[in-house]
Amino acid sequence: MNKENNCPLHYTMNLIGTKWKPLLLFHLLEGDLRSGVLQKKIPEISNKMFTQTVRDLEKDGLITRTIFPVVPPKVEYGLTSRGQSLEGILRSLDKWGLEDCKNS
Amino acid sequence: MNKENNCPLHYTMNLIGTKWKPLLLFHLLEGDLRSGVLQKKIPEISNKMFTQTVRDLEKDGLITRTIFPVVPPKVEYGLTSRGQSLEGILRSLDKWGLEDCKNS
DNA sequence: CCGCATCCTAGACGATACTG
DNA sequence: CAGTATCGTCTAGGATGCGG
Repeated sequence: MNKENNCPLHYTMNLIGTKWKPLLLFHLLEGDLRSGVLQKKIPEISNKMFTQTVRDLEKDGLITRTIFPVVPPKVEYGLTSRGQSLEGILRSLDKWGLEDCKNS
Repeated sequence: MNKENNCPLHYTMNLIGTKWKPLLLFHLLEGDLRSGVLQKKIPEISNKMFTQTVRDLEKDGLITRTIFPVVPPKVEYGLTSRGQSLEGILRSLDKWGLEDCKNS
């Protein structure tokens, strides 16, 4: 478990509970994506936050980052099995948001 | 839907994606709780954040706040139906954290 | 018992400009 | 095309103490 907290729920939130992480992961559920393509799926994200978030996710072992040594540069992102295991949560979050809108 | 964003997932995260909100909601799944009791379920939370978070949740219609006009003061919190509808998500987050710990 | 007010810090987030 | 660097803002969050 983690250091400061012994609650599984909190532990999960510490991993994916930021503004952009769930969104990035969600889009990768459909399959691996080039950096530019992934970023364009979320037009509102700044370049900085994209890179930073993606690096965090890689560090935590939720996504992979593959660099192709070609010109122009090519980088692809994909889910690890650990990242893939979040699918249920991500789809629940998406679905709930959808449902909730209809009722408000 | 919300203003700045047209993504359901993001919409949900905006509602419950803070440090303490999911935790508070999770504990209320078991039933209504007095303020002090609820707060003691999360020893690490500061008094300020407890009040602030609970007010946010009330404002968003996820929990109810009932004041009993007695001395000493008594306040109870409980889930609204909208809050209750988050149960699936909350339990998923908890369950995932539990599973993930075992594998790491 | 419950909550409010205040002061404070860390870091999340954004805009812009620049490199291989 | 992909990522870095820098600078700036804003808010989440914490510590402490007061008041009904």
